[in-house]
Amino acid sequence: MAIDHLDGRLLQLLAEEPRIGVLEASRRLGVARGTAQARLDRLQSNGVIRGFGPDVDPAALGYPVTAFATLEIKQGQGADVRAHLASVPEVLELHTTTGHGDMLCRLVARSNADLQRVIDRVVGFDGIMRASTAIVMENPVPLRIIPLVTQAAGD
Amino acid sequence: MAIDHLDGRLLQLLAEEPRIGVLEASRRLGVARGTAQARLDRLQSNGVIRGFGPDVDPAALGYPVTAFATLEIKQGQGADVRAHLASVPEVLELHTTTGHGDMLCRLVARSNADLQRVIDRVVGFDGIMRASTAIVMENPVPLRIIPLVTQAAGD
DNA sequence: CATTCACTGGGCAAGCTGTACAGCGAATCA
DNA sequence: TGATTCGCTGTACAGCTTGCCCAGTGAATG
Repeated sequence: MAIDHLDGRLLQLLAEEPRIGVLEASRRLGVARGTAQARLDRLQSNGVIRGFGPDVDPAALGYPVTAFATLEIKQGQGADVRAHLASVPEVLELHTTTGHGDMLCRLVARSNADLQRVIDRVVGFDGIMRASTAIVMENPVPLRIIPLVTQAAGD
Repeated sequence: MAIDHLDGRLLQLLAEEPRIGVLEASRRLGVARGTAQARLDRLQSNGVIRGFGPDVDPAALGYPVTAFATLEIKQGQGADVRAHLASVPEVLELHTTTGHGDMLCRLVARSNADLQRVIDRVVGFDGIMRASTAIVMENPVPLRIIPLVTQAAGD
C-alpha cells in the first residue's frame, strides 16, 4: 500500500518517459532488472498503477472547450441521472459531491456554441433540476500525480 | 487532426489493453504492422496521444479523499495564486474558469481530517479571498475518453 | 498518364520480456 | 544463537517485438 523511495522514482521515471521498458528503468535506477520488474508488478497488483492507457487530448480530437457543470438532482433520481450522464460521450467525468450541488461533471465540446448543445443534452433530463456551468479558460496545472507520488514516497 | 475509424479502434484497443504492442494491435485490427505503427506515430505527433504515462490511483497511495474547491481570487493576484497552488502536491489539477468562482481545483487528502489541512494550506495564501469545497462521495463516471474517441471516429 | 499516398507483406539485426536459478545480506522469530 | 524468510543481485536462455528497410499494389490526384 505505502510506497517507498524506489517505487517513487520508478513511477517518476515511467511518467516522464513512458516508452522506456523495465530494463532501461532498472538501469537508470541502478537496480537489477528483477527488482524493477518486481516493484512494477507489485505497484500494479496493489492498484497503485491502474494501467498505462494512452493519454488522449480532447482538444486534439476536436473538443477544445472544457467546462465543469454543477448539477442539482431531484431526490431519488440519482441512479437515473448517473445512467443518463454516462451515456453522453462529452461527459468525461462525473462525481457526486457534498455541498451546494449534488453532482459535478466535466464536459468537453467542439466550441462554445457546441457547449450549449452538450449542456442541453446533459440537463435535458427529468431528474435534473438545475445546472450551473463554469467554462474553463486556462489550465495552469494539468492533471498531475508526480508531486503527490514524491510526497507519498517520503521525500 | 480528425481521426478515422481505424484510429478510433486503435485507441480503443490501447485503452483496453495497454500492454499489447504494435504488432499485437495490428493483428487484432487486421492490418499490417507498418500501418498500425504509422497510425500510432501520427496520433502521437498530432498530439492526440499525449503519452502513455502510468495511471496512478491516489487512493492506493493513501489519499482516498477527493474534493473540488472553487476559489475566488483577488484581482491581479492570479499568477501568484497559480504558483502557490502548483506548489501543493495535493492539488492535482487547477483550472481558471468563468462563472461564480475564478478557479477550480481538484484536491486529494488522506482523510476528511487531512482535507482540512490541505484546504488550509491551499487557501492560506494572500490572493485567495474565498473558497468553497465540495467533497467527492462517489465517482459514477471515472475520467474516460473512449466514448468521445468513438464519437470523433465517426461511429 | 504520371505522381503521390497509404497500405501490404516480407526480412533483418538488435533489443526487450518473461522466466528461472543460485547466492547474499538483513530482518524476524523460536 | 541458529533457522527461516524476504528482497535484491547477477546471470542465463528462448521467444518475441521493435525499429528499420524495401518492393509492390491500388486508389486518388493533378
